[in-house]
Amino acid sequence: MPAAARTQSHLDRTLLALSDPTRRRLVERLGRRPQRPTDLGRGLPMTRPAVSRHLRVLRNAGLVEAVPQGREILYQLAENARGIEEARAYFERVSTGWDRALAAFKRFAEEDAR
Amino acid sequence: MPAAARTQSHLDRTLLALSDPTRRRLVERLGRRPQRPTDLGRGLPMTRPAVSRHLRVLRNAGLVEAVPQGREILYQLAENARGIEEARAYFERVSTGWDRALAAFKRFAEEDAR
DNA sequence: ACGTTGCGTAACTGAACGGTTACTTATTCG
DNA sequence: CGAATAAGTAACCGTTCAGTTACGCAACGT
Repeated sequence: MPAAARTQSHLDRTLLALSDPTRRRLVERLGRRPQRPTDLGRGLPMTRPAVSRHLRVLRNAGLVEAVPQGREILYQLAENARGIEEARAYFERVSTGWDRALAAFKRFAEEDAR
Repeated sequence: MPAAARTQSHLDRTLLALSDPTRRRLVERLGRRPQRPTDLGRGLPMTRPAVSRHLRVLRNAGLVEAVPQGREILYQLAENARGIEEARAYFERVSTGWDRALAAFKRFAEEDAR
């Protein structure tokens, strides 16, 4: 069977979007103030269309929103960025679980070697 | 110029690795106990080589490690999973910064409309 | 009205991804 | 020794990704 229709969860899209340093940088810039695509791309080693598509990825992940202002478009951090909260919760859970799990295995291994 | 040699940061690799639900699931299973690739793949809708490559991605991200045991290989959560801690810190920072930024913009907008 | 500006999209390209089947290698066990 | 088992790798295929250049279009400014 040649590849099924991929449905992505909120978390999938968020992590994928932010796995790219360029997009993390865009988010960081938007954290300082809402900005136009042209300004956002300034200094980045790529053309404007490339920036435009990075912004689309962030939009599709629900992380940023575009506010048309006449002929310009202001991008800003999304009001309800659920993905961020989900990701934060996920890593919080994993991080705490990690050490507990490792400790448990180690205890088990020692017991085993005893 | 035909594409430079891409160097990925620790955070890049971690987020990319965990943006895939299958790999998150593998990590979750390893959180319960160390397991062999064959066991890890049980119930997943893919063949064993596919699982093998998912594990390689997780290994390259420094999230899991392989412990050869005779003819088998035990996979387990990595002892020093820096990526997890980095990701946790990142989302912690972003999450707190998010609301502050939004509030600041809103304040600014109101002031502007006044 | 018309040139300019800001932005997105289309079409193309090369690389990476995620899956498959077929194979190779190493270890265990009758 | 030789069959069976566990795991990784190789080669292949279709899709997605990240970049480019070229284009289209709406809104401003003179």
